[in-house]
Amino acid sequence: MKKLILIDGNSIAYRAFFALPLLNNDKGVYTNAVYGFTTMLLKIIEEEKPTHMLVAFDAGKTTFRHQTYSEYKGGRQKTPPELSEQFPLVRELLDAFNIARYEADNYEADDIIGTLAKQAAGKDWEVKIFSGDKDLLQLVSERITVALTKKGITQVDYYDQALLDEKYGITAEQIIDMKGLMGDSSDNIPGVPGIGEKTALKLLKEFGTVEKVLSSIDQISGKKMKERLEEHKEQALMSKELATIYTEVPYEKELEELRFGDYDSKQVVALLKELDFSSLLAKFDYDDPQEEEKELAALDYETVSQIEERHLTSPAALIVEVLQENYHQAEIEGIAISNKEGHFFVPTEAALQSELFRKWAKDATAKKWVFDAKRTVVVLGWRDLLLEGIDFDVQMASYLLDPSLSSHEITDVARRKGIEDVQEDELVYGKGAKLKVPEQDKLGLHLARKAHALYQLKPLLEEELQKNEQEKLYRELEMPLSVILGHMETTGVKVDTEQLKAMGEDLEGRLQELEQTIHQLAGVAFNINSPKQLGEILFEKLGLPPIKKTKTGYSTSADVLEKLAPQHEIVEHILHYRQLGKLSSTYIEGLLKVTRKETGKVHTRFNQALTQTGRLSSTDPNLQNIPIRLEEGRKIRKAFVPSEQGWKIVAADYSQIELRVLAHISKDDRLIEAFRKDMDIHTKTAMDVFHVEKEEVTANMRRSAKAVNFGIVYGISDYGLSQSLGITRKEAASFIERYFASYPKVKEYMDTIIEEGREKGYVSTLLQRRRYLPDLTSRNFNKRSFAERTAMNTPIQGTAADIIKKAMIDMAAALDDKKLKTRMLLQVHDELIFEVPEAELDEVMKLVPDVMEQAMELAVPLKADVSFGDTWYDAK
DNA sequence: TACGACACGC
DNA sequence: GACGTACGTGTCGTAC
Repeated sequence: MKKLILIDGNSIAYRAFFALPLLNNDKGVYTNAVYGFTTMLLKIIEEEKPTHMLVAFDAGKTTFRHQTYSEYKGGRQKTPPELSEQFPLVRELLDAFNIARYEADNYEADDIIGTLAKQAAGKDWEVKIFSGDKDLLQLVSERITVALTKKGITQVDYYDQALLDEKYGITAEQIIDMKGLMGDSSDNIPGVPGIGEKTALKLLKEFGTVEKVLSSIDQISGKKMKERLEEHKEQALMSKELATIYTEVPYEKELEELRFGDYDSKQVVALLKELDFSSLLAKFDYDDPQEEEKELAALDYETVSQIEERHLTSPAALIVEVLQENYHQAEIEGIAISNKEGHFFVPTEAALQSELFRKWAKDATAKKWVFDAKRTVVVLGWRDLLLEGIDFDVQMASYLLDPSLSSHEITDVARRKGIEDVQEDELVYGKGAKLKVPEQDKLGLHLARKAHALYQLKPLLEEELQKNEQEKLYRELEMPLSVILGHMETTGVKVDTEQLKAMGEDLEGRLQELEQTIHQLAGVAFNINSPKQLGEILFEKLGLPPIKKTKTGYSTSADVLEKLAPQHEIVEHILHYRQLGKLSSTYIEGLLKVTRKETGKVHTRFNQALTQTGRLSSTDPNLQNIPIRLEEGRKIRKAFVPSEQGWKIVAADYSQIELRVLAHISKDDRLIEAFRKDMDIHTKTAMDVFHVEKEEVTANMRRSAKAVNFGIVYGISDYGLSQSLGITRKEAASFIERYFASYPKVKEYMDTIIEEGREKGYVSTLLQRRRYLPDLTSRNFNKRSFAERTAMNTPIQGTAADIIKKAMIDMAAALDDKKLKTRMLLQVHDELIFEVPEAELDEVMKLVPDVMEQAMELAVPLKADVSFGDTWYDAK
């Protein structure tokens, strides 16, 4: 059956505008009404699956109703300009969806809707009307439902005849009579003064219509009421007329032309992106077949079988295509170069076996522009091809310009710069199990397009970096670091797999015992790893009190279990089972899975363009979260060993780097003094916060002080602090207050940085790394608070990240300078790990902390502790 | 295949 | 006064 959806455009846009905070996109255009409208539209499309659709708008200021009553809609607030400017966007949106829209001089949206609804219902179509205006209820019939917004924008009540009867006890036709009696202040329809909804309904239930009410005035009880009705007879009749929707609006086209569904989703996607509606984009079905078919502009490119000088100019954009996410020892699918001479696709072997190409690659003066320098260097490195002269990395630039962007993929970076003619990798290669390389001309074209995009993007991004004063951060920190990280990854870390296996077997045995004990105590066998089953056992079978709930059921997290431990013996065994299970699956089996058989090494990948703060992350395996806190887990570190006989592992970590950074940025005298004297900072904080002498600081006071310091560094809230200390939120808040009282300039810094962030839209680190925080002006308390904590925290954590990155560059240079064989292996946020030949041990043990401490000059000294051992475990 | 719960590090 | 609270990655179970 055909289903027509009619939307009251003005009404929904108004609703959305007032229901949502005044959002704007990155171009400063207000978008809250369009956003709400779009949300509603997507919901309607998804839930109603309409075959036909139309959105009606009010046209001009005057309509035929003004002839009846010149004061019609008088006294209305002017439409706020922030809303009016959004109407063209709403129209654009509808055009992108190819949804019919209509407005007619002299008529209101209601009249258009009424007209079309009647026509469609007459043809037995199903009709649904969406609006916020109760007037439309008069249209309700067997075929016509009216969806009225109630709360927010997407919550609606669907009025059919039954609901109308239930809510008002009158029929659809009587809605106009009701308006005639009670009026409508929003449309300035007078009605009868003194009669409101209650009285109007009572009268109508008794007499049926306005006319009948008026002709039966003498039967009405109440002197006042009689008088009023008598006096405002005319006005009541006129009001009824005004409220009556006119259903004969001239509409030339056929209903059939309102057909919905034939739209170009590319256009919709483009518009949603332009509006910054990324959350809606996710909901919108991308895999629309029409999208994939879209033809890109043609690109002239050459497939090269023999490399010549003209292909290898400087500068040139270079694509080395690898499909595997993990690029270590990965296949190269093809190579593309774009330069002033043109665009070239070079089959992998044709390039790698070319002497000319190899020479060009290692020529540091031949400038290469790439996408993901580290990936490119490492991939070629595994093929014994040295790549030097990397002059620009588009991915890195995009990341530095705005780390919050969800994608720094070449296609997305290009699109943001208005370059549309690059295909998504996923469209070319497919994904998951269906991933495959297309025939050569398709591949060649795709890679040539990417290279071409790179070539165009470089100057655009470079200019932006300069504008942001991030050129130095980019050229002197991140770019040199990416090459160093590439070397570290390629070097890899040796793993003692025998040791791991032995630990694994031991763990397996103990896990089995624990499992038995737990099943016995539960009285039934179940999967301990399943939070669902575990919850049922603990909270239903054993009757323990559920402390916390999750979306899906009872929470069984460690902090909950710890509280339950005294009540039942089983709980401690479960905690122990979890602990060992984690070690076994993640750290033993997980690590063994990614250890290369031939070399016994793991090659992690550091993601240098991901975190919002400037830290690195590590994957496959993640070597930044190897256990240390509990002895049991810490033993895993015994499996990380030097890759050569007689070498040692050296580990050096910064002591309190974030708090030192805080002392530097805030210039707080007490904090600076504490670090200059190299005091135990948590004890010092306890002394200051609790106003006691050093000797009087109890273990508990120090623990609290440590948690507060932790909170300052990680930007947690009073709630977070209360959780970590097991105290109330009030107490936590008062702790924080006392901290600020002790370190007034820290407080000052916190206030200033929020203010600065609000004004500029972003906060920065010492080396000009940026983080944009639009939510600092959010009206949503949560969002705003979170943004404020982020504003306070990011410059601290980010500057610490800047410092260790700088230390890594200096360290690599020092090792090179001194011709040392020592290799830098890992970075764990405030820590660097090396493998060192015995003969270099003494020198390196001094060099590493020296270099780390000199990496940057702050108002307080930096301090690094260093240690060595036969394994990572022993380097403590 | 996608997502939530959980747990590890800084 | 409510809101739902550091950032990452990996594993498992469970739903689709």
